[in-house]
Amino acid sequence: MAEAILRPQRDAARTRAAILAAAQDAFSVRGYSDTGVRDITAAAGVNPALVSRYFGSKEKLFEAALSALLDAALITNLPRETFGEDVVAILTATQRGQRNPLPMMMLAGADSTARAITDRLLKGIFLEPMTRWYGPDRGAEKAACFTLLASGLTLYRELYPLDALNAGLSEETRRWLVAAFQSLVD
Amino acid sequence: MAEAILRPQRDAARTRAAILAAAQDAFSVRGYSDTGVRDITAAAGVNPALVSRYFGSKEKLFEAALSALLDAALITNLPRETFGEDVVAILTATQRGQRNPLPMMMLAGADSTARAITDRLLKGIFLEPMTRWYGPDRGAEKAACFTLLASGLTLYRELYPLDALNAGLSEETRRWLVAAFQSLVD
DNA sequence: AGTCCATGTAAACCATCGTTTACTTACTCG
DNA sequence: CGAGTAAGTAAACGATGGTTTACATGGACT
Repeated sequence: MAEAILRPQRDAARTRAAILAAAQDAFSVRGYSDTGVRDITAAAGVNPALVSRYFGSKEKLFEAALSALLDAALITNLPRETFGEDVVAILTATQRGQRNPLPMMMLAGADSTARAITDRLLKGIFLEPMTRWYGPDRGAEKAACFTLLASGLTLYRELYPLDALNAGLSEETRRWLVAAFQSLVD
Repeated sequence: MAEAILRPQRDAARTRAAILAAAQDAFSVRGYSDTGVRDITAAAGVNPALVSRYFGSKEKLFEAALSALLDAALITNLPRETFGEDVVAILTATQRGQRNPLPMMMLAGADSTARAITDRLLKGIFLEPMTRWYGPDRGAEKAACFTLLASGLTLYRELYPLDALNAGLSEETRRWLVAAFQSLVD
């Protein structure tokens, strides 16, 4: 059958990756507590029990899915002169529901266990690198403001989509965003 | 007993109000899907079945709790000259976990039904008044940017508390926030 | 070829949660 | 005082969901 060709016989690594990818998709769109293990495994075409086998639990799967995405989302070494432009370009380039770690973190806000995981990763990714840039005090402030802006923007692009921040993003609004980000590093 | 004095015998209105208040507290702190009906009614000191009786369902209770808080949170008629200062003062004055509608909306993001309710209320409260101020096009943009900022700030004061936005809010950071808000209405 | 372990599956388990039902209790009004 | 109704309660129902258990199967190595 075609299925046997698509996912050849038995391959633990491939199966694990399929579950992880399906989890990233689902968590990014529907959130942590709104997606069941059965949803993920159905999308991956595998058995629900394999989540326990390969990741231990749904929590651990979430942590693995989120941290894998965050590793590819670092933006701390952009040039200062065009920081605002670059960040806005990156954040407005992402399409809805495409394995985006930011909405994934926000969609996890309602579940206390997922929130704890997100909390830890958030501080490790955003806070720590910016602290290295600006020193402990001002770095924490810069990181907080940056995270505030980026999260807010993503929130209303992905979660409660406002047209004014998606298809209807005007040049005036875009410049306001750029200026807000740029004023952080000036 | 003292209990009988605190909540005298049988009073439908008082019981309903106690449930609503407990729901606002719980939803603001732990989110929609993470707080059970039994949690709310236990905090209110009543029977879980009364949620169905007085509000119909958990969803309806959430909607009632959220809209009651939003009614008291309108900030659309602040003077333009001090808009930034006023908004920042309001947003940084709220204490954590004190029946704040903004974190309540964000914590509802993970649940699809609560998100639908929040989505509707959000657009009614923020979008519609700002549209009246600035006209349909620029009003939508202003509202989106305002909501983005306010939500982001609240997010990292309430949900993933960053010290730099709470106790450690420096004058420099505060001025950055004021400028960001003020530049919206200039 | 035959054995053995990793891989995958089916089904049940168990806890949680929103909600409903049947029942009890207190207050009110005639 | 006594019936009737509103208020409140206890317990169970039905569904969902994460996880576990027992079992089947494919592939590698001797």
